[in-house]
Amino acid sequence: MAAKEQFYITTAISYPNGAPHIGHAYEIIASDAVARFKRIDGYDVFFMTGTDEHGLKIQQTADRSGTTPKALVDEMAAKFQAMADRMGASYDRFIRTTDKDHLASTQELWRRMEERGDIYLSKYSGWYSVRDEAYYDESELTKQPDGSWHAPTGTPVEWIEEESYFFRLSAYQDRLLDLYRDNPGFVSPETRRNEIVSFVRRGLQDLSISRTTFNWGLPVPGDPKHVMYVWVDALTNYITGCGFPDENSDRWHYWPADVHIIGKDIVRFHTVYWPAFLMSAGLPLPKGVFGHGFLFNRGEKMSKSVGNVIDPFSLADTYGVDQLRYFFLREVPFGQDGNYSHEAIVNRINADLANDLGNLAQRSLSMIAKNCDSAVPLPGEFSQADKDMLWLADGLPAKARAAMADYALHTTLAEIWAVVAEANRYFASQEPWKLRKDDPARMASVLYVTAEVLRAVGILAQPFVPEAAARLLDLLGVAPEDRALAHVGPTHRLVAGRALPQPAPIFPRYIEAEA
RNA sequence: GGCGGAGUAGCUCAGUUGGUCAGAGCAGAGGAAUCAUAAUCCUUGUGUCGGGGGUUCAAAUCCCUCCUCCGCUACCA
Repeated sequence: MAAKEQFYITTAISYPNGAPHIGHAYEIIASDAVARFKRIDGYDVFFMTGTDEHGLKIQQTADRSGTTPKALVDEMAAKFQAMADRMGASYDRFIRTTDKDHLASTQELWRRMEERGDIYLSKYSGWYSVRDEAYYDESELTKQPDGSWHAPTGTPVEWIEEESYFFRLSAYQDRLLDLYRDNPGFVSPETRRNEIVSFVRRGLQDLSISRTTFNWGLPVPGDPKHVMYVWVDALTNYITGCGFPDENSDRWHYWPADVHIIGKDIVRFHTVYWPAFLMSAGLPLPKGVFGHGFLFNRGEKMSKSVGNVIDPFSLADTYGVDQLRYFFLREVPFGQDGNYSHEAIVNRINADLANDLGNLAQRSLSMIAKNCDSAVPLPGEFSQADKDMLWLADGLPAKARAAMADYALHTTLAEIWAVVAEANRYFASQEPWKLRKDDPARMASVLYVTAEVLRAVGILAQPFVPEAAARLLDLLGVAPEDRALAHVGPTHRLVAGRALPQPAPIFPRYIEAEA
């Protein structure tokens, strides 16, 4: 048997300078859905998420809190991991840039870029605020009455020059443009690709990649008074996870990644810096980078001052994890910005999950339980309506694969639920409750076909609503090893006569609490 | 300013290479049914397809122009 095709997917690693918010939850939920989809499509999947723990801001936050950076990130990373777990994320590794193996990996990447001649020592200059320990762009500054300049934070700035290592990013302009031209799928969605191409066409400056003004970071090989700055450290996590630089690692074969799922705000770093670093180090490039959009609370960006910050844990508690996952993935076209509101979430939960799918399962399975001896009914000759219905369900894997190839998660769900809607129409038009008296054999066929549709829907829904889909497949008596996309269709039909468990609701309606 | 994207029913949006393309879902209205989680099914839209001009036998779909909104325009991530 041939080795399984492999699929490596990552989220961005989160900067744990504050509690995980809905954006983090959204990214990991979407990535998890892709990872789970690939698994049930037979791929050997490696799915990684984690935290990016170095840098000035962490150090500052730790200082302010009277703790150490390490203690701070230990606490915060645990929260991010707990959030990933709460969202049902099936990650294979939760990586932290403070993990031991990440130091070796990052330093080796640095050495290789250095060997290539792409790293040189020079001076980084700019307007610096000693109090903020940060540089500001001239456009951000405001002139004071006394003629001095202040940062946006109100602190005074001075022009200083700092020794820094630079990466010769300017040398990679043409190779990057070739990359975008030859691999149109490297950056998606399309609109992000346009932006990046136009950005790189304008020309690239070399990149400052080390700092001496703080020390919470990974030391530069051979010059430990420098720490590696930001992106060299952070981006390298993707190869650290594959065992780099140990090419004999049992995970090295996963590299290059199939896709990095990231927010649209960091597309540039992943599609300009990262491929340039990898080219410099002589390593294969990831096959794709997908920049998703942001979620807004009733059209407003979430912010502490507006007071609309919503904690993902409490959302999961309120609505249920599957419900939350379904809402995010169905309501928002993946790649675009989207809105959420209590009303919209409740509407989706009740209309799509409870009414359309949950109730269809309940009404058909309870008829089977009452009238078919709690066993898979024995179908007779399929009518044209039966065949049409089954044909639609059997076609779902192909449609889903096509949509998922472009990470069109919302389209995939729309396809699945279109079959659910058709199944409700089929069920209503066949009127099995009447057949129960007039033609029990025909009723058995209708219930069988409906159960078969539910089996297909249950299998397809697993990546999106894993717990509820599992419950549905349990109710249909589908064995855990029979839940792959390949099992949808005529070759693995439900076996008539097999005993089924007592039906139970899979998606309760959301009832508003009394005010 | 430059580059790019978008403006289609109350809401969210589909509409490949121009010719049943004027649509879907939700919301609203009316009706049917009663197996089911008061769920389901059926019927129901006089929309200037942002404005104007042009090309064509034919344009939401191509060209020009104008209006509005949005994204990007480098070292906080």
